Amino acid sequence: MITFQISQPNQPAQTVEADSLSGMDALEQLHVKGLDRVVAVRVNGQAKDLSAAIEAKSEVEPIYVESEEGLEILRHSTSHVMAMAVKELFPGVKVTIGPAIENGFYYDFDYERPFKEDDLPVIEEKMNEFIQADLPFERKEISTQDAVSFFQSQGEDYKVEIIQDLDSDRVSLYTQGGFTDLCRGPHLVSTGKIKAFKLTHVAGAYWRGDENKAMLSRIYGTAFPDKKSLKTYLQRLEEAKKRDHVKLGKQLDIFSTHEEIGAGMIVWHPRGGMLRHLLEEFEIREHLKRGYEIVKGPLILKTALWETSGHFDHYRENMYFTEIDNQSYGIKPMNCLSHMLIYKAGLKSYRDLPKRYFELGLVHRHERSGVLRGLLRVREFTQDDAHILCTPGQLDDEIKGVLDFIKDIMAVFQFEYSLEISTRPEKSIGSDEDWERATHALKTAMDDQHLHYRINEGDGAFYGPKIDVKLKDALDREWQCATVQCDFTLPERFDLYYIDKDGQKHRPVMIHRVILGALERFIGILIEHYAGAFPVWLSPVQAMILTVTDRNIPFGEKVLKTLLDAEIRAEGDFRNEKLGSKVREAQMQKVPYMLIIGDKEAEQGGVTPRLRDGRNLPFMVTDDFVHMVNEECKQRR
RNA sequence: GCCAGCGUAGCUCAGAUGGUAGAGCAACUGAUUUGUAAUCAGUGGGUCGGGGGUUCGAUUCCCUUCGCUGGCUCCA
Repeated sequence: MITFQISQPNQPAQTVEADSLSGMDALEQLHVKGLDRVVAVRVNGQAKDLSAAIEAKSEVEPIYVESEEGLEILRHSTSHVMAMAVKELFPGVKVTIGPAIENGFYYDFDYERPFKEDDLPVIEEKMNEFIQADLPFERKEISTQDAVSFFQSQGEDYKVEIIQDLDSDRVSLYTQGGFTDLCRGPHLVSTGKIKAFKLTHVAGAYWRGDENKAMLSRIYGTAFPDKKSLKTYLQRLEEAKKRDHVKLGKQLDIFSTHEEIGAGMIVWHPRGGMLRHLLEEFEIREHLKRGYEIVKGPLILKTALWETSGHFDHYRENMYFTEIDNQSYGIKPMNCLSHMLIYKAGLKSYRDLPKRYFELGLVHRHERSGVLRGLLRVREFTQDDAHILCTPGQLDDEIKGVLDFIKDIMAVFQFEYSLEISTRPEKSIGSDEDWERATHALKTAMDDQHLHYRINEGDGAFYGPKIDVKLKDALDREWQCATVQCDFTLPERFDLYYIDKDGQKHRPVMIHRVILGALERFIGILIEHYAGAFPVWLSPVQAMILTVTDRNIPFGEKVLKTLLDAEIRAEGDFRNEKLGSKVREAQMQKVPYMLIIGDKEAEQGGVTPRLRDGRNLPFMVTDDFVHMVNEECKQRR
């Protein structure tokens, strides 16, 4: 008999006499509520199986299935059940890894053929059998050696490889029914605890993400505490798909792509052209306010210059080249080169710095065909790019200035964003000290502003580390938009200098940065963010004038002229159609204001605006409407 | 690039175990003069993504090519 001292966090301990106590026993003894929703237990800070024996002095805490951690356990267990089903249905399949991920789980398999969507229902059915059988998940710890020979005997080469890469003497195995998997756990008590799951899609995935290694077949799925929340999730996914910018881009006549033109190249229709124009105009103003100067460089530059910069050695596979008069030229994938030459064009004094060169620069990058998608990843795009050349002493302030700039702009669009620092990649140039200095400068700037950020090892640009700002699309996938990159190398390679107070030449530091990033990508995210219903200041068409009958056309035209003269983006729908039909079309085009013009409005010399949400504003004279829209634009609403 | 799925009228989608295709909306024409998410009627419209092969015959089967979508280290 052992005397157990068990407690919940911040609660008095309770004494229990028993031979042994599992996590579940402890929770029961402590009268924890909702035990049927508990999937695991945190014992002295560590997540454990409910069946795990606890120590004599333990602080226990239930992990509920609906918590983030609980869902992870549920989904991870479901992935094991899926692996079990797949092994049973497809003899000879080898299992690899199957973690829980955000919103679900996956499991990667190596099989003689890739899995297809058609296989999913069959696998689901088999999984249901195992769930119905309510098989317990049993944990066993064995030596690494034994685990290796066990998985070798099973022909599970990938598991063997995983174990051999672990530097630990013992590993844990989980068995449910006849299926044993290497796993850290914890897991559900039994398969019967899985109440709602769905296999969603299949995909290819390289073993360990390395394209030189085997192509595996991945099955994605998700699981929820109950059928209702699974359904809600799937419905939300469907809703999100309606916001897809490719779909809305077509519906709202914003852009198109063409097989005849080529992959990753965007054609902007009038509405999209206006959207770009509005963003560009906005950006130019914001940059001028902050002391940037507008510059412009050519699209193609001699290959020799790309050799100087290091792009030819480190970025060549992403570049397009052409030949003119027997000379090789590279189409620019970045805008920095001409900015370097602009700097060099005149002698610079420390009094001139910082120089902030801004360019809405068109670049071309050869992205691999498989990664292209809508506006979010393309081969030709315009960056709101700038290069800041400053003294080393000005670096911190300049980085802070850029971070503030980003904050201000994101606030205009009401975007939430996450930050990442990417460090030195394998293929890179520059000295260790410079990389260290640059990384330190970026981190310090973020720390000073108390910004949270993740670290993305080895994902920096070849010339320097960077801060990446990521925005989410409708399906919660993250895309890099703004970025701030520190660069000590290019100023060196181009032999940039300024004359300091001491009369000597000194090397400036360079910051590469974009705020929106690529206009294409940003607009893609914007469309999804607003579900196509842009705020008034960004709407390609701000007001649609709808006449009730042909009698009202002359006045409608007068209103249209007034609005156009006042620089409001207005269009008239004077067709011989019923009002309801015109309203419907304007509504589907998500025009912020529909101006209804019937006999009443014509007589009184004004308009009755209808909003996108279906509400009507009271009748107002045209000038008041103009004033209202101008105010909204000024406030960027 | 690799794996899977997809590509039929301007758009959204049907369809045939191989016998050259349909609907709704849009467009056009006419009627209607209309008050807040679709007025009615009629007409035209497609080398079924491109190329090649099998076949008496292919949009349907096979190969190839182009394009689109999802995914390709959230690590037992």
